[in-house]
Amino acid sequence: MGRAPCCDKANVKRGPWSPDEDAKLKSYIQQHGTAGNWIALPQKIGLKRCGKSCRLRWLNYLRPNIRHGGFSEEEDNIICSLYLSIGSRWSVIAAQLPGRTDNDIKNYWNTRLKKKLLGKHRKEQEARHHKQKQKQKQAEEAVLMKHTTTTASAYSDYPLIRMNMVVENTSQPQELPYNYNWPLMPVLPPSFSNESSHHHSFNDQDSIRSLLLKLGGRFSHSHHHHHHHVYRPSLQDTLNTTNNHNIIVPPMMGTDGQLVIPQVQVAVPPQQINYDEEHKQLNNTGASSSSSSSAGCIISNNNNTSIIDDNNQLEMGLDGVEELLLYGEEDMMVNIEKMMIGLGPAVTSTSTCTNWCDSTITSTTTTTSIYQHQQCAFQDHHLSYHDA
DNA sequence: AATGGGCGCAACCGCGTGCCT
DNA sequence: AAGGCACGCGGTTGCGCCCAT
Repeated sequence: MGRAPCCDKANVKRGPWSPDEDAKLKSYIQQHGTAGNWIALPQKIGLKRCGKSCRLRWLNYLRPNIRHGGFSEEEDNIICSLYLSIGSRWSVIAAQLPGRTDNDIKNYWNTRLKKKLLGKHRKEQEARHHKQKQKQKQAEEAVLMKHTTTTASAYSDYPLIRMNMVVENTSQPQELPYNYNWPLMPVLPPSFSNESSHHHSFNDQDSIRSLLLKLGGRFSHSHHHHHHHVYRPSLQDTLNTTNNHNIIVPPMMGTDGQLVIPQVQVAVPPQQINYDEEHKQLNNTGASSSSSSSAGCIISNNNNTSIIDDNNQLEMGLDGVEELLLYGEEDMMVNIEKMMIGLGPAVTSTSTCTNWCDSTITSTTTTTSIYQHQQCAFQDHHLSYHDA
């Protein structure tokens, strides 16, 4: 059975508020307050509105000192930082921006800031791609030279997988000679999270968060307020997991009323966190402490990203891999053609992937997905950012 | 000038939570 | 302790404006 409606929907007005309704509501609340009962309020005033609607109208538009639009760069940075830190908890974020409402911030984020961020990063990405292409070209030339005298077995010190490929735009599997020199790909370690199976798609929010992580949670690099940040997965991430290893670093209010994120560089003894306690902390601080889930953490600065596991045993650079993290699947096209240079016919294939973890052995039709898609669920790990 | 698609934003919906009885 | 109710919140919807064609 569903929940009983909060009001008689047939007899309440919906849609945009008229100036008259605004005036009535504003006048009444300024004189009498809400008396802690929004549901009864519209009847007292003679408004044919749902109490929730009145509340929303007051909170978002009629109450004093509300500002709309004209978000400053600093506000952008705060929103970005907090979004990365605590996720889409707009009310908490709004609490740090005087005069802003959660609804406004949410709309601003969804319609502008997110796009602004992606557009900005895409430009940087293109420049980086250009650079990388040049590097790659040089490397390919070197490999080509080497390949004439070296067989695949010479690379046996590395974990390798063999790829099957098909000729692009053909409908029949391509039979290639048994002794064909298949290109070889290094295999990255398997996913660092035992929960990676829960994250089958690399969604937009993940991508945005990864991007923010890279940018240090800031939209603008001209932000000078915080020099050391610790970013945590969202509370939701935390609640979705049972294997919690904590970083508890609640942002605090500074003497000037600004949000201050404590300087903590590394964590973390494993310990459980109690949700109720966390929730209390959140309410007290106006932001969230949090814990991470699973097996490792990402240490990142502007130039480098590393993963460290719980025992600090594994440490690996992510240079070059970060791209896969920063974009949705559509941007993760790995053009195998590059690796086929010098290896016979014009064999190409493309695949989306976030982890070089497995290979399919059979060639099928047209372009084949060569690698099983398995993403590294980095968002489930400690996300620690050190602003160098 | 007409039109259609995209975008921004105000408002709604429904769920989780806490309080009260 | 349990159920009902209201509040608060995040996600979603839908309308109106703007701009390109």
